[in-house]
Amino acid sequence: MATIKDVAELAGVSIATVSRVVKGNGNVSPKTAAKVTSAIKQLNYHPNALARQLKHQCTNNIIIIIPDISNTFFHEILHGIEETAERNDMHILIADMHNKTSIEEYYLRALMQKEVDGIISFSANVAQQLLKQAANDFPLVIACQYLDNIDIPSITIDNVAAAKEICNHLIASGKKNIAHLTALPNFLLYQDRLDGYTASLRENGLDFRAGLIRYCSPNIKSGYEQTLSLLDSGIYFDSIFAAGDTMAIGAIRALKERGISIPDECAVAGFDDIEMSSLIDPPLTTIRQPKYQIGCDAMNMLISLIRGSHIAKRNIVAEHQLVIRQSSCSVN
Amino acid sequence: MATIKDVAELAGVSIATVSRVVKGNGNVSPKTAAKVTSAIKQLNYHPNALARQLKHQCTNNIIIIIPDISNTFFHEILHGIEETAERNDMHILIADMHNKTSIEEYYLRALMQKEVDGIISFSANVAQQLLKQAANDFPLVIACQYLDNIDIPSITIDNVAAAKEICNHLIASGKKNIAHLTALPNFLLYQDRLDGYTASLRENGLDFRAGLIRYCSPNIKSGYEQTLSLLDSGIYFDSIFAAGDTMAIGAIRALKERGISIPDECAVAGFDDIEMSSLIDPPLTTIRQPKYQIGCDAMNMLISLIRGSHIAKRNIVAEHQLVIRQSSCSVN
DNA sequence: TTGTATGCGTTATCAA
DNA sequence: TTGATAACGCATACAA
Repeated sequence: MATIKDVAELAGVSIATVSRVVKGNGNVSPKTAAKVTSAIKQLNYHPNALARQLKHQCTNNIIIIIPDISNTFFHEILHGIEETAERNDMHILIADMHNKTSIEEYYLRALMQKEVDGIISFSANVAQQLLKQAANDFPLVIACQYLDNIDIPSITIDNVAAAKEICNHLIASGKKNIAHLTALPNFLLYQDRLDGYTASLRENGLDFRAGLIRYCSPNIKSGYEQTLSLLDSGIYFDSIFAAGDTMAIGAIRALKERGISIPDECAVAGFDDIEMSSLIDPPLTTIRQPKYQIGCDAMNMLISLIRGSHIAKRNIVAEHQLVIRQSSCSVN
Repeated sequence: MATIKDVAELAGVSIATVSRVVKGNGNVSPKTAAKVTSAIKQLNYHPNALARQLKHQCTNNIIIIIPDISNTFFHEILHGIEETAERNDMHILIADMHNKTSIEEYYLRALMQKEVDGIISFSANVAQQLLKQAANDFPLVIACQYLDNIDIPSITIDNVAAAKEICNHLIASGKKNIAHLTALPNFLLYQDRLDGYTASLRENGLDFRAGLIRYCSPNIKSGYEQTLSLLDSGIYFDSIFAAGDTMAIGAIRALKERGISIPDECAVAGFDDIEMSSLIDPPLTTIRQPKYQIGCDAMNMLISLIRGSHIAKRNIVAEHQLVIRQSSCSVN
């Protein structure tokens, strides 16, 4: 690999001059510029990005940590992030955890080692100590996820309120036995949705029954399996609130397979409003998150942190919306 | 930000010693090691990755360029890549082009500037000159995509043969008027699938009719729209071969909406076997690519390139498989 | 307009 | 076991 020194030698100039030509804006006479350019071509020279970044103390790269890239929930958010990044000359790289926390930890460390300028994480499943430490000294935004009692810049919807709202809707439709599919309780967001569920039951004078709660992995397959297991358990339920659309879609599949009519015998509600939810049969009632906007806001927040500008709100709460479709209402 | 120098100063040792304790394996007396460790804690020191990488001339990071991350076709491939990378202590970062070639170009440049150790690209939609130049001097693998007359390490299935096979299947099922949904012809892979389609017609003594070819973007929406437009055109067809499952799923939606029975009035076949294809109604006949294996092979190839080891085959052709489901056969 | 020289934060070689 | 010092490849302040 040719370096700036080789180019300088071949062109018969100093490395400073080469540097100026490469940058473009420098004051260089056309004649020497030509010599240098020719040498660059001849040697097939490419400036070393690491050296340049070390000098500049910034990379213009930012990393997005995604729990699972195959969850379509993140795709629209990514678009918001990408477009905002592009407007600010930052480059987005996605780190797919496929649900391994070791990966989150690795990139948090990369951030602290200045390998990238900032991180937006959609996970928060790593030692809180590490997260706090990273957020304290480096540009880090937690999105659609958060932690209690730690002041880290974040953006999320109000999961408790949203879950309560969708359960209230099921109850208003005449359902009194709502099963709940949720995921790993170490994510606070699932805890919140569970809290919204219990709050709704309580406010409507219904009893909480532990037998109606099932823990899944947040994907179609697991939602399907847990619903079957619920059906086999013999516990009666007339509706399912899944804490994620993927789980809800799995539930619908299981119900259809068993010949249970939706929503009459069993209504289904999800959470997130992923693309597939409006396409399946029956279309899924769910909570819509303003995904694109969340992406934009998260990225703008991160850019402010990187630039050291003042941040108006360190913890943004985005607006959600109840989307009612046929999986919960036959007349719609 | 504290540097190694600050730590050395505070601990009262040289930077060499600090470097040794940070690395861990060095020969350092327990006493000084303790002093250094304490200084590191006190200053909250993190070694600078860029400096280290500049020194080592490698980053252990590799970038995967994906045309569109919301295309589920790539997710299983990514798993293969990720797991192979992990076994080799490499770290995967995904660059989502969302179909903008400028992004592909940017990261190809990053590769040439040694910002990353290697790239696997699922696109090849940038100036061929640039691609050739990058592949010539740097570790680069093109996957599920390729270019004519350029010797770049690659892995792909035989798209012509696969397309021919699936069209033969439609014809064998009694269909004689196959419409074809394809995408941007600047991707050679769509050209290949079109070639397979025409070859199949020819070999079965059927005429090629330009009116039956429709160009889409490779997604559900566009497949849906082009199918509607085809239906409105009045041209008769009894089956659709889409060059991608997403387009095929859009086609199914359009047909169902118009009350056309699948497969009797119109059969549908896709390409890729994405997850959704087995879940929709009716399940989609398609070509399965060995996605996970492609990911593993691509990554192994890249690692060989990075390590400078010999590569047995520079152009791997992976095995495909025809998957027949109800969208093309009512009795199945 | 051009060149010299220093520093960015490491690692590693060589002496001590 | 430790320290001084030379790279790694580039950018830039300053001098010429």
